[in-house]
Amino acid sequence: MPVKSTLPQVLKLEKQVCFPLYSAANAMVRAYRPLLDKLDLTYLQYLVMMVLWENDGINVKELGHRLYLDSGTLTPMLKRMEAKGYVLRKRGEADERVRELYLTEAGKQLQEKALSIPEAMACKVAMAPEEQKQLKSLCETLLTQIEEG
Amino acid sequence: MPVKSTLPQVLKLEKQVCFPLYSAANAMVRAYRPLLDKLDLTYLQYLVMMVLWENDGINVKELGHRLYLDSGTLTPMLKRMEAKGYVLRKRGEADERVRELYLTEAGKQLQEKALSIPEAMACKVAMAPEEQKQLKSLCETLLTQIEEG
DNA sequence: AAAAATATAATTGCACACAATTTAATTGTT
DNA sequence: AACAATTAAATTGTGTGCAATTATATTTTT
Repeated sequence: MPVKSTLPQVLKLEKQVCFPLYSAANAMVRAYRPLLDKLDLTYLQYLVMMVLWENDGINVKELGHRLYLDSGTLTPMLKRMEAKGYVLRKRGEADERVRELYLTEAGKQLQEKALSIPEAMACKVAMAPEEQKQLKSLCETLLTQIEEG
Repeated sequence: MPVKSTLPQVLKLEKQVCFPLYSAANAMVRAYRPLLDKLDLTYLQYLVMMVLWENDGINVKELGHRLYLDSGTLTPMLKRMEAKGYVLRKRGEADERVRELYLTEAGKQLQEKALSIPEAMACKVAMAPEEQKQLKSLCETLLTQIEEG
């Protein structure tokens, strides 16, 4: 009796973890956009600002290490942030290879405006705090495993 | 006594759910790359193939609906897939606006080679099946909430 | 000290994502 | 039938991500 060839389960979208991860990450960045537009920041730039607010003067290598990104992504983006007047890109005095990143006054002042962002996002994501913690933890586990393995 | 101004907790990277989600998704796509290179596919194209293996002849709108992507992303990518010889892009006969997507023989045959991909990824991600289910479920919840809210 | 090795960014080239707009076809409305 | 409204893709323009390469500075080795 003829058998309709079926797609193996492992190749079905709805069976995979990766697809929801990918879609949720896209949706998350999309949701940030209208909020961050008011600060003239992209989501990536918002991440950079958060790092700099805590570690002003950090260099590109350290920044890349924290964000899991390389200079191919960071350099052009940092130039755009410099053009916006949020960041200064200085050469290291001791070592001319390194590029140090400093907040401008405008960059520092942006922090206050940014305070509204997390709560505005919280409104869009009505997930229970417990679930948020789980999601965070599982993503961190996955990230670690991929980075190491 | 002078107080060192501290970054509010909500603006700290390590407090946020979104950053691990974003980083894990990036890392996941990165991990797929060397595997998918052998099939001459990107991760997005791999997603499209999975949809088509199950639903040959689907149109761009339906595809976009399944993948949460729009024609701005899909159209150029589908042209690349057509150029590779995996997909045919036909106009709908009844409605000339819609673009229907058909697998070529090469596209259909790629399925067999793709069978090794999920298990190769499984080796990179040594997460317990239980955790994978949780992660999947939480991402789906988040996605739904963002899409609706 | 000169040469080789290493380290840090920058550059190049390609493929997404996505908002906004445009084009073309279809449907509905007078 | 003519016109307006709607729909489906395509197009345009910007900003990532990232592999691979290059440029430059520093460190190590000879």
